[in-house]
Amino acid sequence: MMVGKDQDLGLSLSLSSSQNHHLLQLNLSPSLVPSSANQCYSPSGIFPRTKQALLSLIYPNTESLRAETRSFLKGIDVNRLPSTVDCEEEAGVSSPNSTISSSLSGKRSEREGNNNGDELEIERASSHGISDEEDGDTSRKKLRLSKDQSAILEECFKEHNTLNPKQKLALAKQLGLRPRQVEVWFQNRRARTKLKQTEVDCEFLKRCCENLTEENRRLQKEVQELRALKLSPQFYMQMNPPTTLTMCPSCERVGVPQNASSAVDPRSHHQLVQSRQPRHITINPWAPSAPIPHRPFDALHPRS
DNA sequence: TATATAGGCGTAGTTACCTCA
DNA sequence: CCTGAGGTAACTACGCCTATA
Repeated sequence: MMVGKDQDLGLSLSLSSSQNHHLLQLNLSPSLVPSSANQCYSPSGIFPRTKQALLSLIYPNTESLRAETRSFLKGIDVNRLPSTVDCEEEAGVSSPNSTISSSLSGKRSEREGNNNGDELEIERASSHGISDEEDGDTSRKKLRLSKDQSAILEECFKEHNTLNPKQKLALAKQLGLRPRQVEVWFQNRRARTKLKQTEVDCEFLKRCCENLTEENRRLQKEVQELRALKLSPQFYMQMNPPTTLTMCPSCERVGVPQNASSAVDPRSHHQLVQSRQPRHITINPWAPSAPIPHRPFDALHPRS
């Protein structure tokens, strides 16, 4: 199945091309709006075994990466968890319920409100990468993901914009983050992607509207010109008499006679159809025209 | 088999913190 | 140094789906 996977704005929005006029795919990132929360999971095992392996994919020039990372990490890397957390991850303590901190929120807090408060404190403290004594107050410190962490997360997001628990754990371990942090990052990333996609779509529709307005204006003008011509006597002088067409009663195809006196003989057209008389149709150029076939988004392609 | 419930995960919206001009 | 704007990690509330009793 071709799911228009949205990667960094992966616009599956096929804008006009001269070849596929009518093919407007305003793909609103279906992958972002899963019909079911559980349908987005992709096959596991997407991540390189080591961060270095993955980073080497992202940054073929590993030396430049290291330099970049070094320069960036000159400051304090608040995201580096205390070793205890790594141990915790190693031991898989968080795996049974990777959403310990998420249990703080929403419905889960109602349902799982019996969480151990101490655990939560530890969770909070470790998530901030600071010691307990520094985190006496309940205010949340804003942590910043390092550049390489973000790069890895981005890379994984390109692969799959949702993670199954296994992938989440693996990635968290790889990055030295808590699964909850990875989860939140993916949530926020999806939200950002969707927001940008919405902006792009909005811009696109705005252009559609402008083009349609322009097309409408042009057609109105054309109508006016034709009306003016109709009123002009000279126009009648130049006009041919109303065209006489003959419609074949069998296939209902309309034939234009070579000259006015000889309409198409339906018998020569369809030997078998002899009982029905051809219908003559007088074309009135000023009669309301047949409905114009709908050309969706034709106005998107302004005539050059 | 139908139903209630719990749990997991998703999104939308918001808050709080950090960075930078 | 102060400040406002923008970016983003984290949180809250709620809906949907699935497994299970």
